[in-house]
Amino acid sequence: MVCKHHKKCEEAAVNTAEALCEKYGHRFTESRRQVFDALISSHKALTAKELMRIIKNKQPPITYRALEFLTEAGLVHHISSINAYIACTHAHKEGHVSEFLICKECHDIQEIDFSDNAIQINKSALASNFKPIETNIEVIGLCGSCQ
Amino acid sequence: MVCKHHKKCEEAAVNTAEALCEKYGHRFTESRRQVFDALISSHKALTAKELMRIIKNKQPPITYRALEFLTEAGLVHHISSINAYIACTHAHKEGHVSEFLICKECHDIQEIDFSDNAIQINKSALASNFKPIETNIEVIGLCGSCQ
DNA sequence: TTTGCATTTGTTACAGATTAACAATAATAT
DNA sequence: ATATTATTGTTAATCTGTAACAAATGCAAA
Repeated sequence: MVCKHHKKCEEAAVNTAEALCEKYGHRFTESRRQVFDALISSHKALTAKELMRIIKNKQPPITYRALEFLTEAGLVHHISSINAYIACTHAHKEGHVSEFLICKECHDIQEIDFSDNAIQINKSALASNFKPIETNIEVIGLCGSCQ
Repeated sequence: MVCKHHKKCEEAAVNTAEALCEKYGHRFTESRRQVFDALISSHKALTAKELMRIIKNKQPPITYRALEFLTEAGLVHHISSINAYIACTHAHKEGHVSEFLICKECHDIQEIDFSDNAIQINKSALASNFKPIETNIEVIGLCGSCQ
């Protein structure tokens, strides 16, 4: 879990990311690091546009490539309901399922580990002879402060 | 439940849609019907672009307006992971939660009623002091035929 | 019936989001 | 060194969605 406002946690996340990349023979390059840093330190979901403004970049393809890379590596999640990206705040484990609580008002996002409950979802899927690869649970609503 | 390849089921769905519209003082107009028909009879999720090609329309605003209308009426779901639209194959009831199984290969989509199991999701949300309004469950994977 | 109001459509043009394509560069292994 | 793969830089295209406003339609009250 990345703690808010704690530089050390951000560094730890970056280290994890680096290790993960190396393991699969990929590089945690400058542009990828920039995007990841921006997401980690913002503590919220950012659109591609916001990201480009933060990292002062420039041409869309670079940002989208980095996002694709980070997403596939499981370091970043794409919140499709609001078309934004957020750094994964859980150690990435196989078959990990997250539930995202997206506040309609302030756009703050909480990520909850739903892995233990995901059985229900997969069971429904398997009953339909469907093999799940990635599961997205996105709940739109109101956070504590905005109710 | 709309049965595949059965004209009667399609008609029934249209009737339901008409009734629902009338109930709220809205009109099931030609362009709305065209979009709904296209979705109902395709038996899969279509992007706005595909829809426009099918209904030979023309100007985007008309299609997007119809989609917005149908979505708000609960007759159509927006599958945000793949940015496509699909006719709802369950009678729309209050607090209804659907689980979508989206095949990575053929883009075929199954809609499963998840309402009874949604409690877990809401419980997690409420434990975080979050008030859920709308829940999207989208599972990407491989359907029976594509495995 | 006709006047007024709300809803829906038609149309043009624009803005925003994402990707294709390809050349150039950098890292790695043989 | 050289072949190979991964990554970047760059331009431009395509895809997606909306703003704005005029015209038409349906409906209800006077």
